[in-house]
Amino acid sequence: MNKCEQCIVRQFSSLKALNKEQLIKMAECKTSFTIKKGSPIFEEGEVTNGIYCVKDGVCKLSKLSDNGKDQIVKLVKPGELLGQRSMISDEPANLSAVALEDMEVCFIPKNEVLHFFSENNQFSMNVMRTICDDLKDADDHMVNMAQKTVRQRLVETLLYLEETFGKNEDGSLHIQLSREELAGMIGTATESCIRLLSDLNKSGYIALTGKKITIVDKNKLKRFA
Amino acid sequence: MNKCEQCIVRQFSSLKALNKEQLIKMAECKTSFTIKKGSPIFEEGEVTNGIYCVKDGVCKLSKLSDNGKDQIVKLVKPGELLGQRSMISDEPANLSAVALEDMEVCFIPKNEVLHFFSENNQFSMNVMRTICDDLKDADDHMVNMAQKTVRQRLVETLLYLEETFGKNEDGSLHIQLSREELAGMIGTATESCIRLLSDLNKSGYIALTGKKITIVDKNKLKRFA
DNA sequence: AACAAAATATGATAATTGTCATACAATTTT
DNA sequence: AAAATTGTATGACAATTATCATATTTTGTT
Repeated sequence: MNKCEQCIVRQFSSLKALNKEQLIKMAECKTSFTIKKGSPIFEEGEVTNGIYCVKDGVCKLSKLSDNGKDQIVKLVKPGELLGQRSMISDEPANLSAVALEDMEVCFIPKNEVLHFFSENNQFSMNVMRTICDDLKDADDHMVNMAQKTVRQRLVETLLYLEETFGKNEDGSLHIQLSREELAGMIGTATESCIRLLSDLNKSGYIALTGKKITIVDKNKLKRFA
Repeated sequence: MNKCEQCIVRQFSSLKALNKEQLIKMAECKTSFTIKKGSPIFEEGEVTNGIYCVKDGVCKLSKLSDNGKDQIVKLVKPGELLGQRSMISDEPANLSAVALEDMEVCFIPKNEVLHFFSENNQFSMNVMRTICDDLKDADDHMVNMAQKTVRQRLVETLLYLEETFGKNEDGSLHIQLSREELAGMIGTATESCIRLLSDLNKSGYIALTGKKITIVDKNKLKRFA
């Protein structure tokens, strides 16, 4: 069993407020998982009974809409926690979490986390702030969904993906999303997404090589949106 | 100066966790306001330095989008608190709050609230849970914006308005929103909103008398959406 | 009461977006 | 390696939604 104390990822999450003693305690009760690309960590409606700390790999948080389409609400990076909201509200998960890459995550039981809450005020404030950030993002996201065109949302999503997950050596977006998933992020039909990518490609804003997407001119693309 | 201890509204908000001593302290430092229908409580980008407790009247929380349209993110009822997120994140307001009716609100300075946080764990857990609820609502709302048609969103909004704010004696929706505001809730152009209301009227799902909107058959309307 | 201003309503039209069909390419399975 | 499956791409078309123009009604003001 690895020690949480030495886990680099801890530095980037709310967990950085935990003291040595608490970290040792956490290391004792945590469970480590490996999750294959495409597999769920938990599903909408599931009772999770704890939180997950993402050590490696990216996952999507999504919700199935009545029309049968999966809307991606958020992408979660290493260092972030999963399932905080459900734990605090004491509710089943509102969103499904599915790995976009092979992942390493640690599960920390609810009891333990709530105990840390009560004895470490800084930790609860950190978690609170994270959730507040999520709320702001969700509100902004909502306004974009309601007020912007699919084209604008696609362009902004591409810029976000490059900004957040970086580029490969060849300049293409590092994160690998299927067209269906990209459509699920921007909230449109897969065909519409493909068509608009095609347009952006023909107009020279982006380059498509196989499944790889490369942003040719970031600033031009930004102005275009 | 009114005593917070006797304020009925307190029972419905996170503030119910405060003890007698804290309520007395709060009563000493709070400021009461009357806000006329249409006036702002605070605006997007403003530094608020505290939270507002809504004693009477309903307000809208909205955000101006790049296209010049105001998207309504949430309606806030008596008993709810305003500006919690900004206070915790220590950021300017992300949304504007504008009164939809004449309102009575109390302002409680940030210092005071943060002090209550540190000495009353139940209170901070209450606030945390409220924000978690907001986050869930925002996520769900976002999925609806991305995946549902304007018609579906309109119908669901009408049902929500009746459910949440009730009906007048004549059966019409109690809360008064202009067509522009209703359009701002569902995320569409005012004309589209008016047109769809017209359709629902002609089809007998709702009745329009002046500005008043009456849901004729709730269940039929629900099935229709 | 008369006027001005704002809100609501409707028509005409264009733009956007979704759906269905089908083709093609890539990947996986046998 | 061939077949089957899945993902990507494109065409044709329909449905939805936005925009602009213009009435009509309501509200507020003098």
